[in-house]
Amino acid sequence: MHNLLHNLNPEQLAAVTLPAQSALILAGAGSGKTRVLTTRIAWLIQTGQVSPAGILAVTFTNKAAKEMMTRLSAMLPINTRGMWIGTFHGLCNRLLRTHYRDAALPQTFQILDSQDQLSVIKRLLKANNIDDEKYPPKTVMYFINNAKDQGLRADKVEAYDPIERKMVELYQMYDDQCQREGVVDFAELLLRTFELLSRNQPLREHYQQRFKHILVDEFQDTNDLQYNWLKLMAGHGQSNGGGALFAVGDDDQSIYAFRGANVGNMSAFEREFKVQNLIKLEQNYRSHGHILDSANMLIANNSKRLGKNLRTDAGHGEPVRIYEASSDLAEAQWIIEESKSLIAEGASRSEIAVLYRSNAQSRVIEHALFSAGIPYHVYGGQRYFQRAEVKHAIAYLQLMDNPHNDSAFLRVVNFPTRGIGLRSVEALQAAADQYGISLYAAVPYVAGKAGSSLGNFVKLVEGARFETQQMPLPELVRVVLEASGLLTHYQTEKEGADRIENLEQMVSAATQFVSEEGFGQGAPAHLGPKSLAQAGDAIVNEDGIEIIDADAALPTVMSPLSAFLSHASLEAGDNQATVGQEAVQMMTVHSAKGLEFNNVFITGLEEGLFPHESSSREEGGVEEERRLMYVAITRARQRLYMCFAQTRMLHGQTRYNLKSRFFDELPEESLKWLSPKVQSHWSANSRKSAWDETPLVGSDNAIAQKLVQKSVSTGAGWRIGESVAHGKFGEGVIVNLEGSGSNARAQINFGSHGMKVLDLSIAKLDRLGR
DNA sequence: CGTGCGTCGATTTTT
DNA sequence: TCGACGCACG
Repeated sequence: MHNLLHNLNPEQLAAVTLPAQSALILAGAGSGKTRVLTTRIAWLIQTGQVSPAGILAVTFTNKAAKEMMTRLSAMLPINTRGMWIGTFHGLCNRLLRTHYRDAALPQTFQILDSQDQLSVIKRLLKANNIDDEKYPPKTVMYFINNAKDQGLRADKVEAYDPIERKMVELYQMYDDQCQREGVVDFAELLLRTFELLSRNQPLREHYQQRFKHILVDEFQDTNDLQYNWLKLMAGHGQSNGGGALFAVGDDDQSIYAFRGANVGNMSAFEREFKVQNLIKLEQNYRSHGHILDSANMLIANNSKRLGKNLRTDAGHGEPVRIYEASSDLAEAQWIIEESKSLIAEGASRSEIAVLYRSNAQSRVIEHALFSAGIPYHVYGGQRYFQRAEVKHAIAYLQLMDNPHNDSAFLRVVNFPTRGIGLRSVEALQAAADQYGISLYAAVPYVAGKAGSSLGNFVKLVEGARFETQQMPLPELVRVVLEASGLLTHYQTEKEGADRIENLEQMVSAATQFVSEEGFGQGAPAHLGPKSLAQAGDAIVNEDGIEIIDADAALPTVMSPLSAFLSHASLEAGDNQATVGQEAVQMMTVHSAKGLEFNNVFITGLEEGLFPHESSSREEGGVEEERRLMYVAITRARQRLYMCFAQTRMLHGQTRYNLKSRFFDELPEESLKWLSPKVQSHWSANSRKSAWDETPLVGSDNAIAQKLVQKSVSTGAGWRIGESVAHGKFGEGVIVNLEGSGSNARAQINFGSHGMKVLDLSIAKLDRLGR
């Protein structure tokens, strides 16, 4: 046990060894948060305070859950089975599978990913002749998910206008449709579990008593439903008490409000649980001083913080280097030059990260890296299980497991083509609507030639199911790839080689899944009829209560095939296996959260881009952007670079941006402004002294001076891209010039004051710089 | 039934 | 600018 607590600092130690009460751990970036979480679990078990089965640890991503598992296995000699460590969605899936009957779901319910969900909605709109201009599928989807994330069913959503009323109606229709098909979307997994436990007292109490300790990672990212889910699990407000909720999070790293996360949950938790144990982890083990000072000073500009300041024992380190480029191309070129010298100094390419606010920015940088022959890896590409060919194969498997999944049916009914055209499908849809049944079930009601081709398709699926009944999962997958005609189809396609490779990878994915998830290598992928009949819900009623806990029941209620399909929906897999290569890492700031690198570039630091222009329209938007910047800065261990460009091509138009306001919020003494290679637009603020400290390199300086003087002496010669100052609107950049003489007008971007068109003969403008 | 062209839109993302 | 998607044609 001493080993366990050996290298913890006093705050970490205090957090790890807290009593079994609700606790809030404010864990700054790089403060050893995961270590605290895992060590606490290990400590609780090792000191005999709880058995592994009494632990419930919740994360947002599979990656985080896996990481916790791995670290725990290394710490504890005992088996980690019995502990429930997983994502909200994964844990809900487990509960719903076990208690499917109580949850009013079919045993083989399937999980829709966002793509599937959107297609269900599109289908729904079409089937009901709803104008998708007035009700765009994406908007409807957002409306539905938003309601579910707040824990609201259609009958509880308040509608204030006809559009909203229709949305609510669509929400209800959507839920009905999903119920008919036996499918649930991501939000539904949570809401359904929440409702199940709310309404079923014995079941609820069973799990409340079981989970003595509930630990949550990234608590600042919880939405309302997730928080209520946790409250329910922890038995909040119940006299017989439930588990102790140990919440770990960082309000300064809350960057997911746009998807429903509510930082307010942190203070709500503190208040509602009467949290006595609030511990701040402020010792940072990641970054050098200048980097940390920058992060601290920047984030201090936010109001409504719980309050936290990172400190380090490491020295100041290198200053933060800042570069102003003339264009997005020049910015990319500079990144390449700096990367090259880092690599020359011995830096590993995978320890260089290029971060950007939005994906569109990656193009130019990728291009430059490519031209320079530097290997790179872009995060956030398409995931394995999202690829079209893989989704097709999955759809066949889904139909074998639950033929009423209409999305799966439509995806492959005519793929590869087998003469089932639009008219056949329309006829089928009509029959299905008429009887209120699934497409699959409606096949017998379609007559004629269409009916017979459809009949053959059904036979194909039934045949595959029958044939594979006794097979282990990987073998089943192989048979389905063949029987579906997918392999043959891609063999004839000229660019099908990659796709075939992806399809064949599915067999190994199945093999790996079967061995990792303990479904037994030899077990048939389907359950025999007997085990299906026996498999059951927890038997729960008021008096003779017998609970079948999920641990015991799961293998009997879920076949390897069902489990594999859940896995495919819940874990979309990595994007491309280029991991082995030593490559520069490129990603959005959002996806960099949780990662760290020796060298980090934060790019495109311009008003409108970062902070993003749409953030100024949202309440608290700029503060969220600032937190995003905080996340970006705190990714760096040793060297941090920031850059921005005077001109940038965006959506086919050249934009002239002011440099980001965030530069004004950084400590000057930690920064090193690098010499501009071209005429500067003299950064529209009081950064002059910093320029002076870093004298311009001889010749560049002279050229820059001349250029500026020239533009001044031209008098009327205002220039697009030039920075100006206005008495009322402050600093801005000239974006466009029109007219001439006394009619001359300039369109000027004044950043937070917006875009203005000013008459140059009237407006009083000063050139900035000199 | 597959291809080709025109329109439209365009932060951020996990499950 | 560029890509995804929907519709018209061969």
